[in-house]
Amino acid sequence: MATNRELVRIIREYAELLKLEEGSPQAFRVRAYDKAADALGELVEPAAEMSIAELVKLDGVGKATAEKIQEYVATGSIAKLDALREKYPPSLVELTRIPGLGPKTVLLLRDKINVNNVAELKAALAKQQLRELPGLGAKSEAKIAKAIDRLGLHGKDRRSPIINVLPIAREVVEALREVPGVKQAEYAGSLRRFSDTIGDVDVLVAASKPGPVMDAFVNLPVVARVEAHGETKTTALTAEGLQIDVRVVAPGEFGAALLYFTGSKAHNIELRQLAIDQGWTLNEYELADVATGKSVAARTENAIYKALGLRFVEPELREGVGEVAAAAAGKLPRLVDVEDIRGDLHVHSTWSGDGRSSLDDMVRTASERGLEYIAMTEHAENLAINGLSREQVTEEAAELARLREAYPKLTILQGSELNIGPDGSLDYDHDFLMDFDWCVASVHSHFDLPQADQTARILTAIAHPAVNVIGHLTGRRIGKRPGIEVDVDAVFDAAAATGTALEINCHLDRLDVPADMLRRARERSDVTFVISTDSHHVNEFANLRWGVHNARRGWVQKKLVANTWPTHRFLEWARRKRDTARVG
DNA sequence: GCCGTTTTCGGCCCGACTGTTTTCAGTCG
Repeated sequence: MATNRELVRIIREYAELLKLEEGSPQAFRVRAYDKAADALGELVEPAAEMSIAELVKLDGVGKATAEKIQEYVATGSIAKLDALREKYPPSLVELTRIPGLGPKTVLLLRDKINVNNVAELKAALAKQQLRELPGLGAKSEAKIAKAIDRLGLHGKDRRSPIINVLPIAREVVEALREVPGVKQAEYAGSLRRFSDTIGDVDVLVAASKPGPVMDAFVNLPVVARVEAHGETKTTALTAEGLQIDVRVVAPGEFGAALLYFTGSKAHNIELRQLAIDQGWTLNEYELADVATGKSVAARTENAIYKALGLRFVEPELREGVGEVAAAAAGKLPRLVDVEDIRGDLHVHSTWSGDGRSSLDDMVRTASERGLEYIAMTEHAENLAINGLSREQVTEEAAELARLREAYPKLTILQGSELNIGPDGSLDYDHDFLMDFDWCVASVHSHFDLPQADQTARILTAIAHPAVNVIGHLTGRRIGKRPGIEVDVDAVFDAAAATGTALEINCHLDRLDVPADMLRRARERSDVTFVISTDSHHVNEFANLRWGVHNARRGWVQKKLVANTWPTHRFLEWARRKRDTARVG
C-alpha cells in the first residue's frame, strides 16, 4: 500500500519533470501538481484507500491527479510519469538546480550544443560555447561556472540534498520494521549524522533471518533497480538514482554495526585506536579482546562507548573533530533537544504573500503544540508582493490583540522579517521598526556580492537596535543555491557585542546557519542562537527537529539557545537591545 | 491542472531586479 509520503514524492517528481515539459517552473500545470502534492502532504488518512470522488474533494486535487494516484496505487507506476522520466533523465533534471539555468535554458543547451549533464556543461563552459546562445553571455557563463563549483556538482559522484533523501530513508526504515522477525531497523551513515548532503543511504536491520528482509526491500515501491542482491546485503537504486544499501545483522551485533556504519570514518578510526590501546579490536561485528577472542560489547552503541571509557557520543557529533577526546574527558556539550524548545520566533501566515495557513490557524497550532511564545514575523514591505505595508502591519496588530485574548497562555509577539538590502539597509524606518516586539533580518537578494560586501551588510543590520536576530545567515538552499560568502567569525563577534542572535533555520533545504559554521563558535559562550522553523504552514512547525539536529551537529549548547529560556527570561533579553539604544 | 460558476472558460499573486537585449527569461520571497 502506497503511503501518503510516497504519493507526495511521486506527484512532486511529476511536477518537477513538467517544468521541463512546460518550459516554465511557473506553468499553471506545474503549480497545480505542486499544490496537489501539498494537499496530500497535509492529509492524515491514507490517500491510497480513498476513491476518486473522495480524492477530488481535497483542495487542489482534481480528476487528473486523482486518477494518477489511483493508477499508481493499482499498478505501482504512472504511464505519463514514466514517459517524462524517459524524456528527461535525472542528469538533465539536475541541471535545472543550477541557479541561472531554468527549464528553457536547459533545453536550449541540450538542443543546440548537446549538453545533457553536468560534465558536458562544464566542457561547454570551458569552450565558451554558452555565450554564443541567445540570451546568454560571458557573465552568465561565469555565474554558472561558479555555481557548479560551489554547489559541489561533479556529475558522477554527486551527493543528494538531505531534503530529498530523508523521506526516502524513513520510508524504507518504517517498511522494514514491519517485516516479521525484524527487531530493529535504523538508517546509519551521513544521514544519521545529519549531514547536509548524502552520498548513499545505509540501512541496518537486526533480524535473525535475513531472507524476508532482503525480499521485502527489493519489493518496496521506492526501489527502481536492484544492483546487488545477496544473503545479508542488498544494493538498490531509486528512480532518482539514489543508492540504498540494506544490511541485515544478528540482533546481538546491531550496536557494533550501527556504530561502524554511522561513522564518520574519522570517528571510527579514533575509536579503533582506543580499542587497540586496551588490547581490543573494534569492527562492524563487535568490540573484542584480541588475546582471548572474547566479545567485550556489541549489542548497543552505548555499551561499546562505555567499555572504551567514553560517554555516549550523539551521532551528530561523530565527525572526528574532537568529540572523542571530549567524551573521554566527560566534556561533551549539553546539546539542545527538541523538548527544550519553548518558543518559535520566525513564523509567517497568509498575511505574508507566501504564507499558506491563516494567522488564526498558525496561532492555534502553536498553542496546541505546547509552545509558550511565538513571534509572528511576516515579510516586510521591501519584498515585492510578499511583504506587509505599514497599514497592514497596523491591521495585523489588531488581529494579534484579539488572538492574545483567545490564547492567554501563549505569549504572541508582533514581529517582522526584514530584508537586508545590499548596503545593509532595512525596511520601514527607524521609529516604525522600534515598535515591533521582535525583528528578524534576512538576506533575500543580491546573493552574489563579494565577501567583504556581504559581511558589511550583515554587520550593518546587526548594528540596528531593532534587529533581534539574523535569519538564515547564508541564504543557501542545499543542493540548489550556494550561500552568500560571509566572514562568519566577524558576524559572531558583532552578534556577541550587540546582543543579536543568529537564527538556526529549520527548513531541511536551508539548515542555515550551516553546522560547520556553527562549530566555529563552539568554544565561545557569548553568541546567542534561536532555532526557528520559519513556518509558512501549520505543518511546518514540525520541522523544528531538523533545526535541532543541525544545531546539535554544530555543537550548540542548550544554554545558548534563547528559545529554550522561560518566557520571562526570554522577553527580558529580547527587549534589552532596544531599551539600551533608547537610553543611550 | 484546478477551481468556480453569472458552468464550460478565464484566472491562477507578481513586481523588482539582473543579464541580456531592445522584448524576454530567470530569480527572489
